[in-house]
Amino acid sequence: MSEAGAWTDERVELLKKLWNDGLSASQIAGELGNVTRNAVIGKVHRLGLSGRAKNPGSAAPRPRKPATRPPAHPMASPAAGGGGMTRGNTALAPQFVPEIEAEPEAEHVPAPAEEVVIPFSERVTIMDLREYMCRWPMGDPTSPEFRFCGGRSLTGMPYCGYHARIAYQPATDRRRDRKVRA
DNA sequence: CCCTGATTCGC
DNA sequence: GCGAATCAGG
Repeated sequence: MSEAGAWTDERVELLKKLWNDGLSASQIAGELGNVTRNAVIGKVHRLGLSGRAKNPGSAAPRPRKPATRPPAHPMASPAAGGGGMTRGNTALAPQFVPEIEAEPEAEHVPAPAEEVVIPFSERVTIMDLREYMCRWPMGDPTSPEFRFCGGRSLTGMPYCGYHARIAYQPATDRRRDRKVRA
């Protein structure tokens, strides 16, 4: 079977299309799935269609950037408080990217052993609220102690992953049959 | 605070 | 060739 993560013609084609469409590397990576934005960018560069936001006019001053790359990474830093997701400029591995043309098919995962802990400590007021912060109304809006979740809201989502799921409660579970694409 | 692309190096 | 790691900017 085709190895996930292998750049096949289809994937490269989609990559070029999305890139030409103006999609972001992370978006393309998420759409492709099993690939990080670095991989997408790397392939984009390799293909030679990079340099979209480049200025050919001026001689690109490329001073050798001594990218210090320590051979060994101690990586002794535990999960930094906040979010456990490694989303950012670092390597993100979206193993599952449900590209549903609607609400995410969130099943009723009981998760008995899974403790869904929300960083309530991150509760913030409208003053500390940021665009990338989860806006989840807590308490009464008439109360002076009215605060927001303040969690890390996903891109294009006003709520964090946890609250987003709640806000996006599937009206009807459409997990009927499994359509098998020919 | 987060996300963007660009670059370099190890595998 | 691919991907991760890193840099620099927005």
